[in-house]
Amino acid sequence: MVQRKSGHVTLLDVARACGYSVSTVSIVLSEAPLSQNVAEKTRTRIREMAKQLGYHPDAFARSLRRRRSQTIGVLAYDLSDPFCIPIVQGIQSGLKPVDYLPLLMDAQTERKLFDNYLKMILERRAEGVIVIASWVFEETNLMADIEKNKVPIVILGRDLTRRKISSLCIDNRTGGALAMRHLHSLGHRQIAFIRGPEELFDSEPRWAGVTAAASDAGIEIDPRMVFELPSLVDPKSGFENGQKLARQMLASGRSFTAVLAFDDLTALGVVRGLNEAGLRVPQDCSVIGFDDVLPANVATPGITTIHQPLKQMGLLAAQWVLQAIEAREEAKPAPVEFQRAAPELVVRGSTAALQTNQGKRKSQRA
Amino acid sequence: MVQRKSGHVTLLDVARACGYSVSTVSIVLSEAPLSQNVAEKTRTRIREMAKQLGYHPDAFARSLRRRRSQTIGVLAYDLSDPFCIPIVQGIQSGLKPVDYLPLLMDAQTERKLFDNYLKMILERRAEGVIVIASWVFEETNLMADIEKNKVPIVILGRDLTRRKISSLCIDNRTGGALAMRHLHSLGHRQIAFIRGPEELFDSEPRWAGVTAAASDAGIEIDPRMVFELPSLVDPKSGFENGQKLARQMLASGRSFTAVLAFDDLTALGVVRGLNEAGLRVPQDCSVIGFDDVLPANVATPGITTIHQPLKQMGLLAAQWVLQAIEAREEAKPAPVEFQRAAPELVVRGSTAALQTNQGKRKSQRA
DNA sequence: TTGCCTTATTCAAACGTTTGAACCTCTTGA
DNA sequence: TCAAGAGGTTCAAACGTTTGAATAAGGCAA
Repeated sequence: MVQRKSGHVTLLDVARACGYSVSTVSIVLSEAPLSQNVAEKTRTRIREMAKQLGYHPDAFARSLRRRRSQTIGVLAYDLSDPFCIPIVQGIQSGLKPVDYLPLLMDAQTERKLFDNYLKMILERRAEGVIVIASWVFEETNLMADIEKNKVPIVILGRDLTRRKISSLCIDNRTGGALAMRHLHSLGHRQIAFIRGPEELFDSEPRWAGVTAAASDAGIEIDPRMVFELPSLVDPKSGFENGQKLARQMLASGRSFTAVLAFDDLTALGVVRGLNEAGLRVPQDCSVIGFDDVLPANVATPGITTIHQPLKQMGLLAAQWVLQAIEAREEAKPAPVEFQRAAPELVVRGSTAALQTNQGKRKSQRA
Repeated sequence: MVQRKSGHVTLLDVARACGYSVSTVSIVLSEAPLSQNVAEKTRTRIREMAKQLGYHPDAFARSLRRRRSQTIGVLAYDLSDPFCIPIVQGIQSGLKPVDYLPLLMDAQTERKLFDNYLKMILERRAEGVIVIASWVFEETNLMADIEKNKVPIVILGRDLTRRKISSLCIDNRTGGALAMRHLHSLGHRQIAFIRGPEELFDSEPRWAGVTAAASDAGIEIDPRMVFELPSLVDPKSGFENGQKLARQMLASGRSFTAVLAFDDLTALGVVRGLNEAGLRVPQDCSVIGFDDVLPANVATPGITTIHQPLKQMGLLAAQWVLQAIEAREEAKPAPVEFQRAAPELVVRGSTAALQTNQGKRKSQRA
């Protein structure tokens, strides 16, 4: 075999090897319309030679010439958060049928990395961008560049419609209310709460849902039983903070029969914290989470939680972005989409009906 | 602003906008050595105009010309397995300092997707490939193409040195032995085992470690207490199978005081299965896992497990691949690397010393 | 004046594709 | 015999960069 300067086999190599021109080979291998006119014999000859040499078309050259990258940038705030994974899967499933490649990037909750990757997405000429935002997502001038270059974008986990950006997030209000109503229906009246961190988009509406449902049910929330997560840095810190806050709850000496946590990892932390103090979930205290991520499902008892249809949300985001690309193709204006996905209560083992002696026992221990 | 046919701003646009040639603009913006010769005034002028127009160099054109993609393909067998995430993070941290972009792909345990992505990695001219293999990884002719095109490759999770491919995996034998010895040191003698599925590379050496340590300790393994996972399709099935097998163990009527599970998710499934039958972990039965993934850490009790240094392994894989690229650059042969990473016992709450009445109580219940 | 060195900029070719247009060589119908 | 058409293949330009070589304008020594 000829020693190539670049390690890769090119069209020219194949052409020389079987005595045709580059054009013919290209036409055959890319299955262009013109390839009907190419003699059957030639076609098979070229194909065989290509396979034998291990030829693979150069995506760079092809994209450059075709002016299409067949790529969607997918920027996740933190892949180590189990929350992101089903979304990514959903996106993948939306992209596969149309043969778009997701360019998956993990910002690891670092603002600088986030910017960096956004730049790369632009440089790699992604035809669209999906951002899994949740936290760590402020306006950057990169975002302006994305718009300047007319790259369709969809934000997952935040409402940015006021910026005219298609967005998709969970209906936090309803979700919060669902969680609250579930505890209420089990008979719980003395409930401790852990709110999300202030800078997180989800925190406020979710809390609003909780308080609304509480007042509907005639429960008054003791502000001394409302705790707030400090700003999170990574998924595991949610667990640790839940654990710490559970200790604080117990140390406060006030009695409670249930804990409504901001998300699943916090809930898992609470369970741990309660257990360390000898309290069992759900017998001594019920705990409810939010998100329905894998660890909540495989822990024992399973964490009762508010399910987010993450896969479907990812799929929808992918469809929106594809649809926006198509619109741009036809020089039509792409609509700004928005949807609040419907949350669902998933009852598992971490919540149970209030026992008559439960409140007392708790205050004794504390 | 001019209406561009392609949505993207090019060097030519910038050049026209500030009255210089494409070359000058390129030299300035790419900070080529020649840019020292360019007048200070010109440079700032060009830079400002570029920023104002939102110019970003076209990675395709650049890579085509430079004959470098600055890209490493990272092919994971299944991103939804929490096992993969730390590895990916490690890879990322190894690639960031040298400004290589990881092209992250998720095969979702589908053989066809795997092949497809491998092809794409080739087409995108990744300068190297890292495969997170574990299961679902058979020789494909794509692999041959990768070698034909001289793309350096590193396999994580399998030993492929006989194929002359750099590989990196955990020392399963030692890990299995560690787990066994831990249970033994706690006084457990009646142990149930769950082996990994046959087609998984890790299964056999891990089991070998277990049996070796058992015979060293003078424990005889009751073959009727040895169960085997069916072939897994996704991480959650590990949990479900663990749960099922725990039921089988109990149904068998034989007594056991501890379960050594193949991995963490299986262990979590066992815990659930035992709990359903009214058995508490660790008081009535100890359970140990393997891998140390997130769910094992945040469950309560935390799962005692064998930690794999996944981050470091990812980092090392990245370094190997970079080093192989460098070697190829200098036309030197790249060495075939191999390493078995050292596992570590992490003791958490799911294992405890044998209680005197424990074995009896178990058999009473069953 | 010539020759040479700096400084500042541009030319033009190349990277590997794709594709509209052009080119051959037959065959066919008039 | 010629024109027209069909079948099979190739030309050459273009995509947006980078970069070695060339150019131009000035300064300066001989």
